Amino acid sequence: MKDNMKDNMKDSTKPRRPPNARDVAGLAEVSVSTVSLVLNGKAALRGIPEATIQRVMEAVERVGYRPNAMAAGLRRQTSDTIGFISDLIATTPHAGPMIQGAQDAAWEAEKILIIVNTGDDRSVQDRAIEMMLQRQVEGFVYATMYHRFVELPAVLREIPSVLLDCRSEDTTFTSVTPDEQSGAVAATEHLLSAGHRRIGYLQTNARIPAAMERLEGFKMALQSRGVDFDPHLVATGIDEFSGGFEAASSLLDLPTPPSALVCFNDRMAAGAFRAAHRRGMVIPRDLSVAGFDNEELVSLFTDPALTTVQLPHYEMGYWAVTNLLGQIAGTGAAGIRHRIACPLVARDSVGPPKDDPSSRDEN
Amino acid sequence: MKDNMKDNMKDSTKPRRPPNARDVAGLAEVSVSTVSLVLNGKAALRGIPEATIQRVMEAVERVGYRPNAMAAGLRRQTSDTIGFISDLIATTPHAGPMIQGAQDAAWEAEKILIIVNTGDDRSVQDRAIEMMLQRQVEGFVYATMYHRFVELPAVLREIPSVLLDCRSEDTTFTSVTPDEQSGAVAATEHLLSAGHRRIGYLQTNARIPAAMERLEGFKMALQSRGVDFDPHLVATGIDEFSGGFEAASSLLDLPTPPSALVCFNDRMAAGAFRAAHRRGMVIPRDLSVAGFDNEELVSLFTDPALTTVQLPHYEMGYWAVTNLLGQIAGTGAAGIRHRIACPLVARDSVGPPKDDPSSRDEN
DNA sequence: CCTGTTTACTCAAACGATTTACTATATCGT
DNA sequence: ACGATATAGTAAATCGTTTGAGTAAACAGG
Repeated sequence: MKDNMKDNMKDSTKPRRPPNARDVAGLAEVSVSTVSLVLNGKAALRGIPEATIQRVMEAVERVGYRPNAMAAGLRRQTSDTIGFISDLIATTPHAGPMIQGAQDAAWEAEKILIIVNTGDDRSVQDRAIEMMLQRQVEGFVYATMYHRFVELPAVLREIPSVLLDCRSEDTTFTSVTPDEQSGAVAATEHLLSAGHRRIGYLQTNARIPAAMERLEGFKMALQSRGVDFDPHLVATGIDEFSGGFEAASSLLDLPTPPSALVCFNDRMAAGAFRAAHRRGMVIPRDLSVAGFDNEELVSLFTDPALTTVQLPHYEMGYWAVTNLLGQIAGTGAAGIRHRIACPLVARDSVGPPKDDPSSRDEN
Repeated sequence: MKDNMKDNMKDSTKPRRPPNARDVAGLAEVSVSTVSLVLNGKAALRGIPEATIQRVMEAVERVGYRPNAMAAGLRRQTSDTIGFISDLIATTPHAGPMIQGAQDAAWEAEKILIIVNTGDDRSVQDRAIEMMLQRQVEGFVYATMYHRFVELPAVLREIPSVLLDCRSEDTTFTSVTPDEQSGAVAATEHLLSAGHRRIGYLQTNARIPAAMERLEGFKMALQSRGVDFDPHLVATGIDEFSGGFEAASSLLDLPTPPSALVCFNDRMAAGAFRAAHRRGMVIPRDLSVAGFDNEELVSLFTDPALTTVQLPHYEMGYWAVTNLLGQIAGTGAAGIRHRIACPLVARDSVGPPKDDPSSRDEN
């Protein structure tokens, strides 16, 4: 009676603490140790009979028990958490899949991601890293929205880290980036195979690895087919629609204009479309165009749809976390530089050159 | 000597445990209690002199101490973490700013976000929520990439939750959505002010709140200016470029076509551009067009640039977390339905009607 | 009956903080 | 000189798990 009253008092007064392992143990009439053992699948190893396991499971169900991950983590000295630092990915349209890839890889390993977008602000970044370390993240993914070189905060050296879509001078970091060069090779070869020999290149004026490597791929592809690279066919502008428009205009106004263009990115390619249209040219009849990035909207709005090269964002995100988990588990190596292929997405902006001298030779 | 040896052994054998409060206390020659007091700014209240505070801080610096958030959280029974469940936001281009807004609000309150993209998979969602609850999240933001009705898992009722860009039949949940209706009113009034009286509407065939509310706003704006709503001027299609193209085509082929179009979204508006161009019409001379969503790339590629209505993604994300934090702190109310205004972004796709009868009256 | 092994658990010490209650010394008013 | 008050701390309990070491009971073998 007295007990009963006390219980009732307790029930109504308590701020309703969520059930813990002790509650489960009480109900199942075992010790908390046993509960823990059962819940962690170590019951078999310790010779705990099926009947007891059942009792525990029922009790778990009955009280609605949910293990407290902080307590477990504290004891186990793990957090099952990885930190994802990015400059601006969440706000950048086509980089979102990186997060998805990272998340999927983490998910499969029962880890979760804590993501902070620093907006490229150093102090935010440093505080974010500090917060994550306090939360005992097991590793970092350091991601940028486009392939570039970064200066890394020194703390990243303390725990496993991988660079996603960026690189550092410090080669002890693992990094994963698009294989820009082979992507550009693919695009260029696609044009070469269509019969083009006089191919222009629309280059960005940004001094980033992507710029160098794509141009390099362009040159390599030409060379492998025995076509001379002509520097006059490279026009430079900002890597947006307007830059593409201007750069393409300058090439199309040449005495002998190119019959095809490889563009640093889709936006520039879209600018090239406009430049061609303004001159009464029809794509791909009068000009073939290949882009880079495979931005959904660009290919939706270019008419005909733009042939382009896809950046492997999802795959990079996935690879980054997979490698990171390897490092954390001690089974994977750090310091490797991984490149992921950029597949060509062939659509309708590429055709044979209008006056195709090679078609007589090669067809 | 023996001690020394043992210490050395320890030093070289130990897997290098990160420094904890005890280490700091030892160096500063105080108790761990004091260290905690100092680090939590409670030193003043407890009359701990400046000199001791200094000693502790120096020791913290010296050993590179970083408080373990899991241990603190366990003791304090808080995680300073909020869960962010979304269907597909990370992969949807224009919804990214929601995450940024949510993050910024969380950041200001020293909370961190754990984000999971469920890809609209129920089982992933349920597991994600379970994981988050185990990690003691203090509340949930449940977000969708476009404004729609959702069926919520029952567990969300257990702890504070807010719906971001979606709504539930259960009105005990706080929700924040775009004020679609007033956005459509703004766009329509913009056209009316330019002199248009015969305005078409390109509607999506998706049965979502955004569809109803935008159309409703369109009607309201007409009515408030005394213009009769003509159902024949509403054409329906899928909410993509192609749907816009087709729907606009059908309206433009009417015996007396509209002089302006309000479109469910920017993609349909872009389709309308193409339909107009195909008919030799020039925008905005022959047709004015207003969109909805303000997708960056669309406005970049439409020529002239598209006048549209912006969705307040960032603001919604920010508001959602702010309200959630209020609920968590017990100071904020739940169950409120908040709408955020959608500002008009006037660009160049709207002009006066070609043959403007009202310009004689009103100008 | 005694010893050794297996079975089926339990005990209690961690993990690393926070916080309440307590103590020891110094200072002050009377 | 005495009790009261302020000063400057500390000890120990606690949060909810995990886990290595331990143990009681049952059983087998001799």
